[in-house]
Amino acid sequence: MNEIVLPDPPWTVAALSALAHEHRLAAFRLLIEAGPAGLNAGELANSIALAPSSLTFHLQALLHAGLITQRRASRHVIYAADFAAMNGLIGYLVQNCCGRDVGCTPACNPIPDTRRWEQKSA
Amino acid sequence: MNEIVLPDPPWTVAALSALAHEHRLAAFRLLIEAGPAGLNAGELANSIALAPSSLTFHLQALLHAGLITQRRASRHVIYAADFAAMNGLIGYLVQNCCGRDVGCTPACNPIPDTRRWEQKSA
DNA sequence: ACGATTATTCGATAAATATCGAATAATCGT
DNA sequence: ACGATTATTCGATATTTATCGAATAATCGT
Repeated sequence: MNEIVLPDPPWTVAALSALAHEHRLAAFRLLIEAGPAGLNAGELANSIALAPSSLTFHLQALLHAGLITQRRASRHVIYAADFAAMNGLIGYLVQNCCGRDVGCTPACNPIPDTRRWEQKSA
Repeated sequence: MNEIVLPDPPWTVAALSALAHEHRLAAFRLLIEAGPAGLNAGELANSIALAPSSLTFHLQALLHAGLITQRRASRHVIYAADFAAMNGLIGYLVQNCCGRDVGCTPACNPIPDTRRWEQKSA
């Protein structure tokens, strides 16, 4: 079983900042919903009703925090949620910002009923 | 058993913003560590090495988000973490930003081995 | 009541964030 | 190779955030 490596505070601040905005939180939720397949920039801009250049700005923040990934597919650039990273953020919050009697540690996973969350080992 | 009422996105953004800063995250972690007894403004300003007026500024953000409470004790103003609120934030993240296969829902609690977290019913 | 202690409010200022349109880059179809 | 599609970068600008010292408020001891 893999050790769970908790992120450091600077990363945590970056990750929290990345989610701490109406449009970015909306984008991230859409990507979570979309699962590993992800969504392209156009679909996101359309769903959130934001100028393409503004959306790019926000996606950079999520990318920089490592909460989403980016890949190219022909003319499209596809973004997808990084479930392991979100796992790490929640793990940090639970262990550092939630008191000591927590009861359990949740694990994010895109696929129902399949337990295969990898944790990056340092 | 009380229903767990999830916070709405605007509150979530406020709460994430409140935590998304080096000094505020540090302050909040100190308050979590301190438990219900809390810490006064001076102790916090001292620990974080921040001008009193700057600290107040940050505590307002945490207060506004409902993540901490404020009470007066003689000359001191004592701040304490609101565990139920943090519970709500983590609950929101787990349920909305973490995929569907989560496995469990953590519950924040200041006192080890005592299960008495109240949830505000709407 | 008065000086000392503790904390907040108030200005002023510097820095970071968010927004958009126009220009540029990358890729596709044909 | 060329026009069309998709997305990012670049400027410009408005707003918000963060910081601190000085002034104000609240409370304590005596």
